Amino acid sequence: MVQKRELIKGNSDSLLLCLLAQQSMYGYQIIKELEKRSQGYFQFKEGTLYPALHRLEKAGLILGKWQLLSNGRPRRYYHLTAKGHAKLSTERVQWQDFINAVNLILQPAEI
Amino acid sequence: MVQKRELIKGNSDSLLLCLLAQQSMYGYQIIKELEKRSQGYFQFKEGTLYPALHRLEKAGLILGKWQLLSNGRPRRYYHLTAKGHAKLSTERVQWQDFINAVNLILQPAEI
DNA sequence: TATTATATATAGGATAACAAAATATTATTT
DNA sequence: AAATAATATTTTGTTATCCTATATATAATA
Repeated sequence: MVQKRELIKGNSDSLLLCLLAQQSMYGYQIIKELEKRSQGYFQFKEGTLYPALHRLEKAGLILGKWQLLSNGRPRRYYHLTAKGHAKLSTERVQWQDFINAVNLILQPAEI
Repeated sequence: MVQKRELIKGNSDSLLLCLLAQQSMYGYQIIKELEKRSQGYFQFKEGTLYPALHRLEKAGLILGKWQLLSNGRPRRYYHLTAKGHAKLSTERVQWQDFINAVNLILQPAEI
């Protein structure tokens, strides 16, 4: 699978919202889940993920809550807000529209 | 059609290479063609297109040649180089891989 | 005459991705 | 016991690229 980093730009927020819509997760878990579910394609860096989470939280799309593990170690679990759910619906449509538009260029319809 | 500007990031070069692979074009024509072929979705701004063309030319992927119209007005026509053709092939594969990876997240397989 | 369409170029600002390092705890290996 | 790897979050600095806006200039149209 050939990777191209630039393609992720503008899509990472949608991916995060989608993951958190299915299940509350913490940062490190998100990185591992994205890698696993995409069969190794997505390998989010810390410098990408954590600022993105803070951005989404600031925008009110997700909400993070510290939770203490039994060993005393803290984790920050994020879950989607109602606003986040609404945003995700919009982004799914936008993603499909975008793919359609790109495909019109990359694979022009032949007669 | 709902637009989301960030999605274009990292994809504009592929679109340009693809267009020029089919036909040599000049900047203004490219803007109009992208809009037409994508049914209005892509509306490249000058500040996006011309720097992109210069970037691609500097990278040896396209080559521009000034042509004087009968009215004395100059236009810069770009065509794809051999290196550009090779790059386009790679980018087509990368684009498909990327879509597949995103879809694995956005539309997880149900049993 | 004024506006719109055609045609290219570039400066400046914003966003977001990456690399890398800092910090700290737990688990595993040597 | 010591070293390393894995877990977990944060932040700083760099880079790329997309947009806004402006500048310039000619041709066509109202």
